[in-house]
Order: sequence, then C-alpha cells, then structure tokens
Amino acid sequence: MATNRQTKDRHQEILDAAARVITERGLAETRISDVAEQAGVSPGLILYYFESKDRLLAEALTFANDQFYLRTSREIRRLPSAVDQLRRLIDLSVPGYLPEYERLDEWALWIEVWVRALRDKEMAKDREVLDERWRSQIADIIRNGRSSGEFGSTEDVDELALRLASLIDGLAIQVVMNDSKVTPERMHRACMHVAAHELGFEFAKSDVSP
Amino acid sequence: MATNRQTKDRHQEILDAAARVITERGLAETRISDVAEQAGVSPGLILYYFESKDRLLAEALTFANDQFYLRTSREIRRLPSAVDQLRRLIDLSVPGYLPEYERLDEWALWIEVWVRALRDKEMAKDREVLDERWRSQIADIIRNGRSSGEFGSTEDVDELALRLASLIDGLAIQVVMNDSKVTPERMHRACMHVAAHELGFEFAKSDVSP
Amino acid sequence: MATNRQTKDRHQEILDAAARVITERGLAETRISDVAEQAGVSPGLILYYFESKDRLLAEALTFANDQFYLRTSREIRRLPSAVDQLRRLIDLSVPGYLPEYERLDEWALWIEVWVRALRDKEMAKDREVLDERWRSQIADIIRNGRSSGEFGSTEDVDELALRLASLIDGLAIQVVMNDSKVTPERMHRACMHVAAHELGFEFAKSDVSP
Amino acid sequence: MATNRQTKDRHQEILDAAARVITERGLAETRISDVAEQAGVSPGLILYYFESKDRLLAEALTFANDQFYLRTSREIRRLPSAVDQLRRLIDLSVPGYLPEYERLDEWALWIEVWVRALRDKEMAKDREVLDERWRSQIADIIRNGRSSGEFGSTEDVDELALRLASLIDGLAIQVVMNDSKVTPERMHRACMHVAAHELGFEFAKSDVSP
DNA sequence: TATGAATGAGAGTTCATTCAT
DNA sequence: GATGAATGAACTCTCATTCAT
Repeated sequence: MATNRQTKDRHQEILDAAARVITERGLAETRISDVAEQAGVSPGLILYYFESKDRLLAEALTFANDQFYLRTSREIRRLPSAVDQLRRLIDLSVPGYLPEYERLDEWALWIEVWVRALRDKEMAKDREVLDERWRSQIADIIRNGRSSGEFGSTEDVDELALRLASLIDGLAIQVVMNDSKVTPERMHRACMHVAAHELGFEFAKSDVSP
Repeated sequence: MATNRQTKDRHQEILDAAARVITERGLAETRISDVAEQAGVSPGLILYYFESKDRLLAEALTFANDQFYLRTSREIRRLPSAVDQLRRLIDLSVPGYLPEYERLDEWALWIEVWVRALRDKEMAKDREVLDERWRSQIADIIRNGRSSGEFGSTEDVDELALRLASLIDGLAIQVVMNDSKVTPERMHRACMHVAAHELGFEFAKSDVSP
Repeated sequence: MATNRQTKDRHQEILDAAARVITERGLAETRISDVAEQAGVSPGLILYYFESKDRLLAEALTFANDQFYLRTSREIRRLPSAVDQLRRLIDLSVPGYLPEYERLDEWALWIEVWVRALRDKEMAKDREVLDERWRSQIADIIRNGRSSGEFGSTEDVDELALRLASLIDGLAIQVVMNDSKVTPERMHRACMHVAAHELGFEFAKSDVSP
Repeated sequence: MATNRQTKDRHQEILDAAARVITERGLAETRISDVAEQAGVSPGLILYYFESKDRLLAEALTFANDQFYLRTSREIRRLPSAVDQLRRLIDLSVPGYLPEYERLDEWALWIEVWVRALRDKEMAKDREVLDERWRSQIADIIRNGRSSGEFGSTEDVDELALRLASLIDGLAIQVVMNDSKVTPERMHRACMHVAAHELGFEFAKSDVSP
C-alpha cells in the first residue's frame, strides 16, 4: 500500500534524524524539537509516529546500531578468506582508522546504548541481542578459518570470540574519547596482535608492526 | 581549622551523595533535589558549594572513580607477589565476582564518565588521566613480576597492559549490563586466561578452569 | 491569513496585559505569571511568543508609549487651530487633569522607561525616538501657529519645543507622584503660562487663572 | 560613645556602598551581597544594621540625594550675588556640564527614587520633602535677587521656582539618557535662556549664546 | 559585632505532550 | 497526515533572611 509505504518512510526518516541528533548532541541533550528540525517536520508529528520521546530514542539507538551491523556484515561476507574477513572486521572496528569509515559516530551511539541499558530493561535486552550477534559473527569467521585451514585449531571458539570482541570494545572506548595515548593505529596493532597470536597465523608484516 | 574542616566535609558529603544518586538514577536523571535529599540538606546548599549542577556531577564522577582507584591500589600494594597482585586486580575488576566488592556501582559510574567525556573536554581529560593511571598500575605489576622472575619476559609491557586493561573494560561492560551469556565467572576466566598466556605462567588450576 | 492574524492578536494581547501589569505592580515586580494571568493564558505561552521576560517587558513599554502617542496625535490633528491644538496637547499631558484621560498610567510607564533606559542601550534608543517624535509634534504645532498668524514669531522653534516638552516632563513627574504642592491644576497653569508668554498670545482668561 | 560612633560609621559606610551599587547596577539589580562586597563586609552584617533589603535601599536613596543637596547648597550659599548663585545652581544641575561635578550618578539615583515613589508611600513622602527643599532653594535665590535689585520684580516667586525646577528635571532626564539631540550644552543654554527672560536680567554674553 | 553556612520560597525557562484545525 | 498553539509539570538557580558560632 502506498500509504503504508510512505508511513514506513517517515518512520525511517525520523529514526535517521533522531540518530543523527543523538550523535551530535548526546542522548541526554536530544529534544523532540531537535529531531523534528533535523527531519524537517513539526514536533507534533514526531509524537504522531512514536508514542513518546523515550520510545523514539530507544528505537533510534537500536535502529542505528542495527544499520551499522548490517552494513559491516554485508561487506565482510563478500570477502573470500577468513583472514581477510577478520582483518576487515578489525579495520572497520577501529574508530578513525579507515578514512572512508570513520565509525566515530557509531561508537558514540553504542556507548549511549550502554548507559541507557543500565536502567532500561528493554534496551538491555536489545543490547544483548546486538552484542551476541556481533560475537557470533566473529565466531563464524573463526570457524570458517579453521575449516579452511587458515587458522590453527583453537580450544574454544566462543571464548576466543568473546575475548576479541571485548578487546575491541575496550580499546574503542579510549580511541573514541580521543585518548592521546591510544591512537587508532595503536588500537589496530593491538587487535591484530591478539588475532594473530590467538589464531596462530601470520598477517602480512606490514599489518603487525607499524 | 574547624571551619575549613567542616567545609571540606560538606564538600565530600555532597560528592558522596551525588555519586550515590548518579549510581541509582543515572546521570541524566539526577536532579539537584535528589542529591540534596540524599545528603540531608536543602537544595540551595548544593549550589552554595558547587557553582552549578553540571560542575557538581562532573566532580562527583571523577571523585567516585578516584576513590575506587585509591581503594584498589591500596589493597594491591599490600600483596607480596606480582602474581597475587595481578590476580587480585582481576578479582576486583570483575563486577559481581567478589561478594564483598560488588563493584557494579563503580562500573556504572565509569560508563557515565564515558558518555559525558564524549562532549565535555574537561571530563575527557579527567578520564584520560584516570585511565592512564590504571594502565600504569597494571604495567607496574607486570614489571615487578618480570624482575622477580614470576613472569616470563614480555616484549612490550605497555602494550600488554593496554590489552589487559581494555579487555577488562570490554568484558565488564557486558557483565555490568547483566548479559546472560557473559557472567562474572566467564569474564574472570577470560581475563585469567589472557594473563596466564601472555605472561607465561601457571595460575593454580582452580583459577583457570571453573 | 487567519493564522497570522491570530498570532498577531496574541502578541498584542500579551503586550497589553504586560503593560497593564507593569502599570499596576511596577516593572521590577512584574512576573511572567502575572502577565499570563492578566492575559488569561498559561505562563508557558508567554515565552512561546517572547524570547524572554526581559524582551517582553521592553516591548511592552515601548508598545504602550507608542499607543499613547498615536492616540494623542490622532486627537490633536483633528483640531482646526494651532492654539486649540496646543491647548489640547497640554490638557492631555497633565496627569489627572481631564477626568476622561487620566494619563497617570502612561506617565508611570514612561518613568519606568527612563530607569530601564539608564542601562539598556536598546531601550535608550527607543526612548530617544519616542521623545524626539513628541518634541516634533510640539514643534509642528508651533510652526503651524506661526504660519497662520496665531503665534508671534519665535526665535527658534526647536528650542522652544524642547523647553515646553521638558517643562511638561518635569512637572508631570511631581503630579504623578501625588505631590501635595504640585496639583494637576497648578501644572496646567504653569504650562499655559509658559506657552502664552513664549508664543505671545492670549489664552482665554479662564485658562490662565484658576 | 565609641560604640555609637562606630555604629554610625558603619551605617554610613553601608549606605554609601549601597548608593554606589545602585548607581552602578540599578535599584532592581542591586543585591544585598553586592552591597556587602562593596562595603567589604559580610551579607549578614548588612541585615544586622538594616531590617531588610527594602529599608536599606530606601534609606540609601534618600541618603544619597540628601548628600547631594547638602553639597550643592553649601557651595551656593558661599556665593555673593543672586545672579552668581543661580548661574552656579544651573551649572551644577546640568549633568555632565562641569567636568568636576559630573552629576550623572546623582540624576540616575534621582530617577530611581521616582520609580520607587510610584508605589512606596514612604519614599513618595521623602521625595516630596527633598523636592520641596530644592524648589525653596531656588525660590530663596530669586527672592534674594529681587531684594538686591539684581532681578526684576516677578509676579509669583514660587511659581517661577516651580517652572525652573521642573524645566531642569525634564531636561536632565534627556541629558542623562545620553540623548544625542539634547546635549549638556543645549540644556544649559535652555535653562539660562529661561532664567534670563523670566527674571529680566542679562547674563554675560558668553553664557547665553554658545 | 561579625561571619558565613543553611534554608526556603520563588522565579524564569524548558520541553514533552495534547489537541483543535 | 501535519501543524503549531497551548498547557503544565519540572527543574535549575537566585537571593533575602536566619542563626549558630
């Protein structure tokens, strides 16, 4: 239906606008009128589509993070080897590493998710689902690499995936905060180091050492 | 001086109260009147001691995190061997692992710091200082263990410290969010695993496997 | 346009209400909620139409004084002779002289303008414009009377207009303050005296002496 | 008594401080803490000497205007001829005319008195007394000049004094507001013109024309 | 006298939400 | 669907005033 179609578009448009505003101003400083302005509609309309500001922001956060996951996932699946996939995943995960994929915004939103999830059960659940999916993606890459012989045999894939994912999270926080000691390059090196050692393979020299 | 003393106490009392309220309600939901109530004083007094709500909350966050660091640091320095120190540091870092040191609150505050630091230069700087100090503590333990022969020789102490600290951060997020798949025990195991492997030593069997 | 029309009305309504409240309570004691009550709307709406309390009050003051000028001006222009015009202008200027034009309120507002203009550049400028316009009106009457032969030739019209306008201001202050020695009648007499002497003509006996 | 003496000093000091603050910030913007700071004491002490902020400000206003009157009066009485006295009175009355007696501050305070007197009976009464005294001073000068033959005979001294005093008030307002069309010189000329014409004498040429 | 910590009563302002059009 | 006027509930911050010391 045309109407339905249009409605869906408006939903998306508003979510997009909200995500952009949250990125710019932070969750706590985001007002409905900001989102309305960003979306080019009136504040009243926002609440016509979303039952409350709270619901809107929650949806916007998961929506944005979902978008990121999908984009990343699509890119990675295209690559032929597990080594390339893992390398790409790390490249994409380091905020500010690839000029064409800054990822600073996504990480900022991701941290906002954490804060909200501390007190919002719904958001906590969404976060868990997103995180789980992310770890699974890493685990899948590892399993593929093991099948293909690219990686050595590893005791427990899920444990390794957890360690890798968590390392990325922990490092990204610092990078995204502009920590002068933890640059994107240093984060990248650290991730590559762990990947190489834990999976028993050699990345190209250029990747591992500066 | 009595006056000075009292004034200092009030400052601390209010900061304490603020930290408690932030923990409970979250930074965004913390009102001056909440802090006043928690501290058992009038809202007006809060602004007699702190120039604005914003300044108060910022100070409360760094104050609380500072407190945590000092407590942890004091405990660790008391231990004789580097192995014990590292183990204790990990024990204390895992939220909900030690019943007597829940640490859930501290981690929640720490995440609030991150969000604020995204847009508040001052807070970003404070965060960097606190983080650096934390990494240094880990690095120092590693250096001590290497000198004493407890740990094998490691290529780059600072890199290792960064990896360990970041892993802890990344895992703690999930634990503190009550992720059903990432329990305190699993986080503990993951940290111990990395510590053991990267430092080339054996923890007691009971530590490594559940 | 209906919307535009309505919006304009609300603006005026609020300015009117504000002027009334300022008259009643004084500028310093006027609260937004008073204006809202007087206008029969919610306090929030006041700030929907005016960016701040300060802007509202400033606009209300100039608005009210503008209104007064327009009303007076319209009345005077209707009169055929310069003598009548000048007499009418004086009649209208003496607070409490004509029962049907008390003018006490307008003078009170005018004094509030002075105080504000002491520190508010914008208001100072507005005041100057209003005052200049007022003096011009007097000067125009004098010029007309000179052309028509009603008044004798006077050296400098603008100087005379300044003296007359200032005399009126200075006397009105005392009358509006309810000075027991400076009654409306006495002020009226004083103004007529000066007008007659400076312009070299005779008012009807009844005007000059009580 | 020493105590009494000191108390009196403190009273004066505080009144002085208050007058200075009112001049600087305006009556409405004057806070007790401002006065305290200006006087170099604690805010508490202000209310130890004055029963309320309102009383303090009212007293400060009349005090300051009283001071001005006394200073002017003393100066004038010293002069030998009525002509000189009147000229001096005018000189002193024009704000910004004499570099050594700016008088801008006093006029500003005087306008604040008017606003307050609109609603404060007490202040209205004080104002009337001060004003009356001022007009009497002018009337006395005129009477002296008439006795000495300096001035021609004038019908009604009090009426003339009222007209002169009011003219001065009305002009001073504009000068003190920095009206670009009403400069101190122009005000001075206007006052001298009226004085000369109404009293039938010739000032030195230099006084009357620019 | 003098201080300054402490209170409490507002006041302005913001903003989510509603609803008539 | 869409607007934007209107409301009302907070919330921060200010400041006169009190009072123990």
